[in-house]
Amino acid sequence: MLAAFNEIADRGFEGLRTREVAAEVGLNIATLHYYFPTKEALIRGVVEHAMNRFRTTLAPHGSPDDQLRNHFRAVRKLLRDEPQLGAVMGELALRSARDPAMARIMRETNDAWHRTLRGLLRRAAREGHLKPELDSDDVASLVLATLTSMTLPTLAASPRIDQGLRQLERWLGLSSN
Amino acid sequence: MLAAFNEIADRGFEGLRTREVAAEVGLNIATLHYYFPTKEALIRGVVEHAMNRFRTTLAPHGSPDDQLRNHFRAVRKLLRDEPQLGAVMGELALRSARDPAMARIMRETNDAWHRTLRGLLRRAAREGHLKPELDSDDVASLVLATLTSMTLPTLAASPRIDQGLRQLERWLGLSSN
Amino acid sequence: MLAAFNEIADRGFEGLRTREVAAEVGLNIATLHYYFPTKEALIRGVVEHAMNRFRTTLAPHGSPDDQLRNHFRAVRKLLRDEPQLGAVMGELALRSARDPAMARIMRETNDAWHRTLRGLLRRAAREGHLKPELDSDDVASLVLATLTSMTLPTLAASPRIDQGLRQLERWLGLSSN
Amino acid sequence: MLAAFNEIADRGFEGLRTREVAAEVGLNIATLHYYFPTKEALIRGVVEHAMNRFRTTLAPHGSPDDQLRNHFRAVRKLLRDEPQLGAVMGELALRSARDPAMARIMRETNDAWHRTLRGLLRRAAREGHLKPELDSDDVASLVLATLTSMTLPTLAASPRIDQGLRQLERWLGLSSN
DNA sequence: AATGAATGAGAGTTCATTCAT
DNA sequence: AATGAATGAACTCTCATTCAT
Repeated sequence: MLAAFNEIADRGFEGLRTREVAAEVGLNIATLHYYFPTKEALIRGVVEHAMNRFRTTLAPHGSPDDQLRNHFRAVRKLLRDEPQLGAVMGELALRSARDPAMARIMRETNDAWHRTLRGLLRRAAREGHLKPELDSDDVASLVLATLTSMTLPTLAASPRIDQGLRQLERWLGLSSN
Repeated sequence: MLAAFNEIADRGFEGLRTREVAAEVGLNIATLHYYFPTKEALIRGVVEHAMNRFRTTLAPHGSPDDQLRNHFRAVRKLLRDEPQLGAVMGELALRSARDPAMARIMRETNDAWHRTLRGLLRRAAREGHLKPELDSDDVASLVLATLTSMTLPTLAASPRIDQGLRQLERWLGLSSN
Repeated sequence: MLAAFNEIADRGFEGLRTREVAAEVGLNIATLHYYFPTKEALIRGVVEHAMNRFRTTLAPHGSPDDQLRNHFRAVRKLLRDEPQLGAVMGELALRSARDPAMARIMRETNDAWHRTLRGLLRRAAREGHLKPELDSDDVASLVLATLTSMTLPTLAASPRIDQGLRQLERWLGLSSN
Repeated sequence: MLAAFNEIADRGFEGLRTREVAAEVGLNIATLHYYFPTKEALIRGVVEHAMNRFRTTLAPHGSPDDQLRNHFRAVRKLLRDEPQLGAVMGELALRSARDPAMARIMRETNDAWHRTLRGLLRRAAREGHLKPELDSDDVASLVLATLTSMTLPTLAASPRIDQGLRQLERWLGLSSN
């Protein structure tokens, strides 16, 4: 399943070949089918893994004050250290346009993420670490959009992504640190 | 070529079948090959079309003052009216991770877009329509990221994209209209 | 037709493409079909040409005495100057195994050739230029086989073909000159 | 592989169809591809088989005296009993004109054959079974050419080939038997 | 739990031929 | 006499899946 994950990251859904996956882990294709009856089942496994990886790593933790800042950093770090995860998330996002099940998963993940961000923004505002006039709902959306865009290889590779994030932090009043 | 474009939008590169494309326009596959010798050639045609469509529609024009606002609106409108273009751009973005030629095209397009945005921001600031303390380079990057994220169906479909854009306009001081 | 001839010589029947032939003479394929309704018709044209070329060039002429020697030289020269003719003859010979029409043509050509050789041998023997104890029929067959083998690229390219011919001339008592 | 061999013999390289080969042995084309990944691989298999068949059958063995005579007979017998082998060898010979790998194989085979013939001729001469004044190198070449020409269906089918061989034996002084 | 072998369905591509002009 | 466009049929090759062991 990890092999399939890497394969999707490297070649996209377009280039995912069960034989390749099996070979990568030294298994016979028939044996792979023993564990994942169909290609779709294998993909489901990959999706689960990717989502898990994404959620657990990005769940904000640590001291309540600079959770927001930390969260930003965590996203950057994750996509930098594991660019494959970004690639796979991008593939899944595109897939969700034509796969209702996938769409549901993505929507739920995004909703949860949005709620988390909004909560953080609200608490930060309440504790005076953030400009109070901001509508936390709208800002959360903007932040979400910005972070999501990092998924795309076109932007992820360019240094501009850092500029964008910096500006975002500046506007939020987080850049002091 | 338009048929191929739609096919990619609907099924992704993964699901692009020359036979399907040919059938859609009532042509024999051999005839399709008469015009596009290989599948790759057909894809190149689609890329050219998509890029053209993207660039021409988004090239800001009109009165100098609210070009920026108009540009935002144009992007929103384009992706709303032609969701396929968004889907295809997403596919191309993902492809650029494994196709150097594609990467070059995307990079150039993004660079041009970034320059355009930065120029607009600068002029707007000079004419007093924008907060002057902003670094136009960074802001342009943030705007680019936000607009790019709209490409992804996950976000494009949700109403949150509007919230994000609105917040962006507010920060820029453009929300008066 | 000459283009087709060269094409067969270069790529064999296996690699003969009407489009290629048409392109070589700057014609549209449809135009080629105007003159040669089918590929088979084109091939028939090539066969006719090749056979003609073979027969006319090899028809012994000159002084009656050393016609035989001259004939040997002519074959060598022909295959050296126009290796394509050898290649095409080889292709035709192979084709004759599965194409009765082709087989007939080859048989007739060979028969005529054999008669010619036998006639030459007889006259040479009568005039004392050849060992008289030889059976002209058998010798003609051997000569024919040797000369035919030169058609094959495997042998045609090697210098051994000359050794073989030389030995043949020696046995015939022709090597004095 | 044997099926492919026969197919080439019957229809030439020109008419070799993987589907046909698969059907002939009751296999799915995919299964054929399981064993021979490409058509070229299948052809290589056929070449190997043909060459092996040729070499092993023609390797002279038995008592040292009439090996030469036996060798002649073996060639005749082989081509008479297995005309397919002749056809395939002819195809290979033609192919060698445009396929360097094939050319190498043919050259090596011919060289080995020539060496064998020359060795036999020398020993035969030494033992007094052959006219001593003959240049074994040249004679070997002539013999090789004659035997090779038998490959071609045009000659193989005609009774003249026997005349040629007989004459050759006579000249060599082998016709006693 | 594992595998070599087999397969149906389909992919992109090629090619001689034909059609309309 | 010539051509661009079109096509049916066929080709090699691929791939997820299944079968027998």
